Amino acid sequence: MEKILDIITQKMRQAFADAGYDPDFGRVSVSNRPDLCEYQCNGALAAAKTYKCAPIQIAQAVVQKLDAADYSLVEAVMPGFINLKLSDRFLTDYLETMRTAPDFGVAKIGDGKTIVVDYGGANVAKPLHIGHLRPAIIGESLKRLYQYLGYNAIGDVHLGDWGLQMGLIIAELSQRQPDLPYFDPDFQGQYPTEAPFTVSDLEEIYPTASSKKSDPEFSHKAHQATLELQQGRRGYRALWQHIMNVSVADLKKNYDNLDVHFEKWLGESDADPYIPAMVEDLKNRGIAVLSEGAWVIPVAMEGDKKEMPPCILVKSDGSSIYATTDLATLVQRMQDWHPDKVLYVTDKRQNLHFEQVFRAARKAGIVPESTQLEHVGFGTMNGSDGKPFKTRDGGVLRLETLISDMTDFVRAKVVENKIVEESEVEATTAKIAMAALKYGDLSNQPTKDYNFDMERFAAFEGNTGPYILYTIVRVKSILAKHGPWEHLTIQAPVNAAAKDLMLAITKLGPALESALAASAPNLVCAYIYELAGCVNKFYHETPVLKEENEAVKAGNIALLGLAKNILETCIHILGFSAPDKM
RNA sequence: GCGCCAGUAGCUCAGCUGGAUAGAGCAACUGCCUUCUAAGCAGUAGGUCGGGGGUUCGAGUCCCUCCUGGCGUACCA
Repeated sequence: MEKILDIITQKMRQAFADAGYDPDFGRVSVSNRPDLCEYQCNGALAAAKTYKCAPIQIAQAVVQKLDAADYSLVEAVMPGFINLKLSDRFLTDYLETMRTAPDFGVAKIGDGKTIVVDYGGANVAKPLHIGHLRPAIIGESLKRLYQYLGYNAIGDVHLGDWGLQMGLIIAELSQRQPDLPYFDPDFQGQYPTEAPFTVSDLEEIYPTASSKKSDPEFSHKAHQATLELQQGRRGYRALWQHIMNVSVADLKKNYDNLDVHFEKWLGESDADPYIPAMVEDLKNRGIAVLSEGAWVIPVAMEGDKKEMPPCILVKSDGSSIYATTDLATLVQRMQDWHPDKVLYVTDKRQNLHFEQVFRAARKAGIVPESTQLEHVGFGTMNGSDGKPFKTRDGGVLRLETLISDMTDFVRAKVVENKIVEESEVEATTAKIAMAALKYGDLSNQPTKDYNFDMERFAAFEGNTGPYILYTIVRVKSILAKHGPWEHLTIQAPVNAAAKDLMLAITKLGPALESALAASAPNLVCAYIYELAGCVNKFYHETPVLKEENEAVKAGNIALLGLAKNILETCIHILGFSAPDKM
């Protein structure tokens, strides 16, 4: 359905035109002075310059042309603002339409479009750590947002399963257990079906290997192993498969715990088959050129303000690099899914990399102009000291640890509160902890660095996930006491708090659309925080169940029901859910 | 060096294409639970919007410049 702002703007434009002014001045915005009005138009101020007369005269002339039936207030005030308040009738009708329409009448702007969301950033053989929190939850919520707005959204975890990290592990294993058949180039038999390591082994092996990168001999060995793996050395492939099996099962479990789910579990290795033909083609067409021993795609363009290094396609040692797999992955995605957009959710430090890859993809014709490429570069999550997050002993904090710390913290409060049965403590705790963690992250602008502060996130006051959940729970409680309510219709607002709540509800569509346009889930958070505030105020000021006038009571119940449904829809987009009690 | 991002209340942050009195939360202080969950609501106090110029009727927002911090700057991802 049409957004309120669009409806009033259309009428305002007409009024400007009827008064003899350019309709483009008739842009209406949500008021920044809620004490004075609900919507405002500042067009008369801008028009004054063009028409060389006092803005108030223009405003007054325009106000004359507006249909007073739509508003409870229409006025021109000095120096030339046009202030509007919606009539109860208009608002009530609008809300009733929202209530009865599928998905609250939010426009499905993505109908018929496909988007690939590349997020997660998990690496095989490495446990998820605190640095994987943001890509997982930002990516998941963006994907859900796109889905809600009608897109066919494909989330792809794009595992790091093909780079130097694999070579490092193979090199480390070959030193630890050189007698394994995987390292015997002459071995012809069947490799064991059991992996020679467990997840926990891998979690120790990789960091050890990684720390030895500065040792030239080891480093060379790792690079060599990477190359041979990519070239198909049989033993290394078999070993690689073991690493994959052990690791992916563990990753899935961990992402499930976060309520993060990928449609596709493809990885860099899946792009590998596309590499030879792609590279050959780019060389033949002269897109890729030889430079300093490597095949590169020059991507510098006229007018670049900064130095733009070429996109490296084949390293001088003959192996591929992340740009290669990213390009090959685009080949695969275009071929298999024909997306209208590909969205990458990674650390913002990879900005330049994606700029290079995007340019190379365009230049090579891998991705047509009709397919958008976007990189959402998010900021770093730092410790409360503002420095990159470390454990007390200087190590990397595992995601599991973070989640269990948060869970313990929340459980204590749930137990103390004694509202839920003992049997429900764990389930309720899990929901609240997830809300605290995800809302705490998502309410920040993705691009900014922020400080992770357990105390603040898990605090149950203020702008937090638990506050949102609590709001929903209070409403659920009323609705449960009332009985069936889904059939009840919206009535005119009974007080100022009710009207504010109604106005907040109408802003759902605009909020979701701007969140999508800016790739900013924090806008969804900001919206529900405002909405929850309105619900709580209304709740506080309006005795709903005690209301004696049945029609009024039904209207209030319907209003609360609608608000609750919208809140639940929004937190689902953010990736968490509300308990029945807390 | 060059480039990108940031600097707003004691702390953590909003502030949408320039518009009326710069907003929240936390922390501090004050009210409101015999009334649908007080994890709530209402209120008080707290700001030379990093500094300095400029454009404009009007600048936290646009332009210039300087300061501070973070990050990036071809064979790691």
